[in-house]
Amino acid sequence: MIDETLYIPLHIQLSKSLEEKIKTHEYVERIPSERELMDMYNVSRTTVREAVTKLVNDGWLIKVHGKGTYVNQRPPIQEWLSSLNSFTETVRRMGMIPSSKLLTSKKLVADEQHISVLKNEVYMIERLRYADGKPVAIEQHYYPISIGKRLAEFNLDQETIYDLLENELGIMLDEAEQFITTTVIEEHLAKFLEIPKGSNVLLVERTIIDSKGNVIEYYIGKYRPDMYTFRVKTKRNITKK
Amino acid sequence: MIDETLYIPLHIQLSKSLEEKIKTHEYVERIPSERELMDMYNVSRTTVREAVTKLVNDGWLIKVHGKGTYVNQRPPIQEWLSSLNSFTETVRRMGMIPSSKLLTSKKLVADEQHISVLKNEVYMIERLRYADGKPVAIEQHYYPISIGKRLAEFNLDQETIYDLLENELGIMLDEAEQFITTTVIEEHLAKFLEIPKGSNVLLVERTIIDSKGNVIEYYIGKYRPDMYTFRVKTKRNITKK
DNA sequence: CAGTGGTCTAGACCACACT
DNA sequence: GTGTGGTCTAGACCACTGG
Repeated sequence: MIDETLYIPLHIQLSKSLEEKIKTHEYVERIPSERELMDMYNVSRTTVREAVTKLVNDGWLIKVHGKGTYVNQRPPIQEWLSSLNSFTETVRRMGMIPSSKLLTSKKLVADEQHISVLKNEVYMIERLRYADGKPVAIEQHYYPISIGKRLAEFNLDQETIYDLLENELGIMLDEAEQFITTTVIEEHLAKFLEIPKGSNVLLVERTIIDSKGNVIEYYIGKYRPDMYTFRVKTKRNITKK
Repeated sequence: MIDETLYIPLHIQLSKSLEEKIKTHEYVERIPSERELMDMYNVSRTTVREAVTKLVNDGWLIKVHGKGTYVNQRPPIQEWLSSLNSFTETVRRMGMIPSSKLLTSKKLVADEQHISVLKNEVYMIERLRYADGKPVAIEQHYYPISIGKRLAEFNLDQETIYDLLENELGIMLDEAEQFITTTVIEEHLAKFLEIPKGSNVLLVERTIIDSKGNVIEYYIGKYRPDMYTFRVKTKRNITKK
């Protein structure tokens, strides 16, 4: 059930296992108690609780003191957002022709706070993105050296990075967290986007982790607001509290 | 520092204490290490980690393996986009106190293109929103006359509109589509938000429908980007390829 | 190397829900 | 009372960062 020999943390393996059983309806109403899970997986209670807590935070489970841990009957949204489906797909869906220009591709030291969620050294790929030949966004991807070096071997003017990661490098993206806000564009980037200096852009910041819990990518995208907006479809959450 | 005699769990007390010190800028860049916190508060490492984990999940802190735990420099209010949340809920979740000032409440003719997803005549409610007494957003809600008239009978300085809709008017919100972009704030609104004229704000445009598919609300919100950010967590579906 | 967060164990007692 | 989740301890070892 759980493989000790893998270098994947037990609580992550357990968490994935439970999530799988929820999705396949093996667990429909309730999951086993924490002490039962300890025995089933031969792990400590702390490890069980860590795994369960993750699923509670993600909306899969609901804990009830004194009774048990229940499967949330209103499961969370689990689709990749279109913005993550790659710029390429999004632009194509709008009936426009996407293209790219590689600006930078180099190794550097992660000093900034957010970037340092990755290792000390990172590989940075910077691309200018077009729709129908008009500049729309500047994207910076930061990768662990090992991944970045391999990505750099491909023609990044042409390829979709997420396709490369999954299909060529065999890295399964698992979870991503994104922040959307706005900021003033840096002067040297303004001319690439063909907007006046001092203009505001939409800022997207993203961290992607793989199924082992490792950070795979840190990303910053700056989008021209006159060319790009984010669209989100949401449902009202009935979860009381 | 921590009162053992209270019925409040230690990890909650610790969590609140840290959150307080972040908000008052006692901790600006980094918080003490986990082992330091153990000594400072006379608790076990597990308890420290539980408290810290909560603050990481809530967006206050960022952990970096081998280096330390850092204060997140992003705007203090983070709205989860996975479900439809009200301003009130979002602000409360961040441990701040929400309040409102009603600016406008009147019937008008829907001439603009977007508003006319509603009927010809609409009811508009405009509110200035605060978190801990600081202005954060200006929200305009547009409703069909029948709904708007009834809403206007309540004290909109106090109430949560979505609560009123659901609990008092018996209208169940179901789905919403949101667009997020950025724009320059109008001059007459800048002073309400206490920002320089010409500043940029985050712009949210939203249409809500009920379970029958009727348009219930059209909404425009303008948010101060130094106070508010949008957060999205997306997950790969294991069952699908 | 020392210091940091990451993982994990074994065990204890408390608070709550149900019978 | 029994079983559940909630809280907490003390201690161990690993992995990473940085001097």
